[in-house]
Amino acid sequence: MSGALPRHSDQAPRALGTVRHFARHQTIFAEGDSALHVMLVIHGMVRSCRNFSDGRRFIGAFYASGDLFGLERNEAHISSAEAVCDTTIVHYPAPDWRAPVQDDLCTRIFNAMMKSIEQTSGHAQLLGRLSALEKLAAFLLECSARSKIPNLLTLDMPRQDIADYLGLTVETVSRGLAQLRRDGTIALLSARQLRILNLPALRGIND
Amino acid sequence: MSGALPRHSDQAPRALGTVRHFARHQTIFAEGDSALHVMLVIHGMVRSCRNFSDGRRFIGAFYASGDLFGLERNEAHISSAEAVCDTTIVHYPAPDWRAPVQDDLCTRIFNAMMKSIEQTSGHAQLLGRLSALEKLAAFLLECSARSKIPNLLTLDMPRQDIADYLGLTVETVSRGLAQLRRDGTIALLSARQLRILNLPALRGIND
DNA sequence: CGGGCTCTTGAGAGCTCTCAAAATCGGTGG
DNA sequence: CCACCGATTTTGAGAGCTCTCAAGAGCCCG
Repeated sequence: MSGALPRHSDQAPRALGTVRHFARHQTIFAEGDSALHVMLVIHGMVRSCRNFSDGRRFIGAFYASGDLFGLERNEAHISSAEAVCDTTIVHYPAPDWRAPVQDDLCTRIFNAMMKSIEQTSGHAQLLGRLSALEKLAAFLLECSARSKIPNLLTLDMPRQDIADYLGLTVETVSRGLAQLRRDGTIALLSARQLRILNLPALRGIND
Repeated sequence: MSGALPRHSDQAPRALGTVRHFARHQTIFAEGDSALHVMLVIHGMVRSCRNFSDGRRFIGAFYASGDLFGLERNEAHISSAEAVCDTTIVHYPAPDWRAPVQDDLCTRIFNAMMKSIEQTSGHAQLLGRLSALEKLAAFLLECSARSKIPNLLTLDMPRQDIADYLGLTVETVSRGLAQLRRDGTIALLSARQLRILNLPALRGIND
């Protein structure tokens, strides 16, 4: 771990970092930018957001004075950060996640937590911005990624669980699967087993 | 940090932990249970969920073979975990977050990440299970918690940002605020400033 | 005073939910 | 092996909520 954070950020948050100002609407970092810094809001407000190709936008969080943001597991930022109003932040060099000792306990748990943040954040985007059919497609692709046989899925959970995971009702889940079947995108071997017939089409549902 | 995780969990994940079996539908831990262990799924599937008083349920994640779960910032689990089907897990003693050195870099970042997980997870629940008015009420309470003057809110962001944060449209946000105003729950001093007139009522919208 | 942006309000369409019932599946006992 | 039972899943019809489209009102700034 090569980076450093101040030891007493409440008392002297600016001591070891660089102070920066951003005007209203200014971009602090964009999706894909390398994640070299961890940032602390001193004054103002920051929004963390993702823009989709179809014009939809998703805001994952607002950060106000005292909030830390910009931590990433990988080298690139997964979402952009923009100043909502005139904002002052301090940024510190980001810790290096590819730590010297690969099996270090710290690193191991860090990775589990980072993965959890990414997954939860992705789940929130799904819940906030997708239609029922889009949610279902995303869910099937998620299952597919876990499955050993790529195009053959076994759903361990009942429809009610899928519904509660996607923020839908059982009936809507069922209707969605029926529609995908009618479209020839999937084939239902049984209620809990299905085959993906047209992977590009399934992917295409969410662009 | 008093806990330990195996150094080579892929090769011998059971070495330093305790193996446990759970039958279908069995509860692994419930909301509020003390978070004493970190768990790794060996075989089967686990769902992490919250049950609401009105019968609604929210599933935050499914964990399959190889997934780690049960990490918590505080002493109590924030959601319950249940076996979707017959499942085998290994559990390890949880790291002690109230680490010996309070200002340890590791601990400092852990806390920021844990907070982020909790917030994102709460956001996902909001997006997945609440109606427009409930989302808006939750958002105002969130802002209120940040505000210095408890009942007087200044919204730094435009309606579009609120909409993109809550998974709604600008119009629905506007209509929601209008409804709260009609109900006498809030008063709009200007578009960006409002006063909470009836805090219990605002809280009551989400039980 | 004018122009652009933000916010509000209205009307209608569309999507998802609710309620209800039929169909299918899985397990159990005869 | 078959019949039965409960749980799960599917399907249908209608209601309700949120979105879309459109227009008007309010506000800031030049």
